[in-house]
Amino acid sequence: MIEFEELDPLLHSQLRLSIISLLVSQSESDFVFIKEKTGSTAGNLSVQLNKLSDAGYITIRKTFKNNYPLTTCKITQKGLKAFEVYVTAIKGYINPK
Amino acid sequence: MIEFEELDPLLHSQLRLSIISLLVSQSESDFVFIKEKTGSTAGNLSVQLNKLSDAGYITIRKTFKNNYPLTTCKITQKGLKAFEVYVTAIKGYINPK
DNA sequence: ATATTTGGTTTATTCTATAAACTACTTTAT
DNA sequence: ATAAAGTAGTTTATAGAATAAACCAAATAT
Repeated sequence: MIEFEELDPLLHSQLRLSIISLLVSQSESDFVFIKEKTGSTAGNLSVQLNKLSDAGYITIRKTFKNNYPLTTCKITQKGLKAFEVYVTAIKGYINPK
Repeated sequence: MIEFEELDPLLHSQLRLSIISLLVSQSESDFVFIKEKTGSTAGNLSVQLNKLSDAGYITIRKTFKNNYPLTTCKITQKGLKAFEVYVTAIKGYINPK
């Protein structure tokens, strides 16, 4: 039998995992904040945020602040659950029996 | 400042991480055993084993057993170290502050 | 006015992962 | 002895993901 649980491909990506990890503790964060904390480029971040949004793992709200566009991201219940499942799964890889 | 450490791309792959995780506890394992435990296809396994070998994370020995080819894999010191570094890094993602 | 900066998105390219096809040989059945 | 099926892999072709580069729209600074 197979020893290793599937790792949700949506979360098993350095950038997307960073984003979700951030949103787990920060709950609501804006584009620029996430960009700085993750060290990603804006282009890549834009793409990956939309993937997480398409999957229903986060919600994206677009507003304006001081005349500038402001993109705010928030983790959903689904995203939180998926993160928990991922964490449980990867522990099976990094704590070998 | 950036919050997340780089995840070694060689180890941040479901199959390659499974392989290394296996070899950490099993030390020496043959192709078929790894194939079964990881649930991978032979083709994919062949490719990923060579990548790990090229990186010096494992050694691959080719012999014969009962007339059949036998491919045996073993983790190196370098591979072990890389795994430890990876484990430390990913913990920064899955245990959010 | 025009150059630069902010806050992004879209597009094009490179890199990865995977399956499918293939190689080489062995065993078993006829 | 030959054909069919099985073992143990490798190579190749393709689909998907990650990334950088180019672009857009508006705001601010010179």
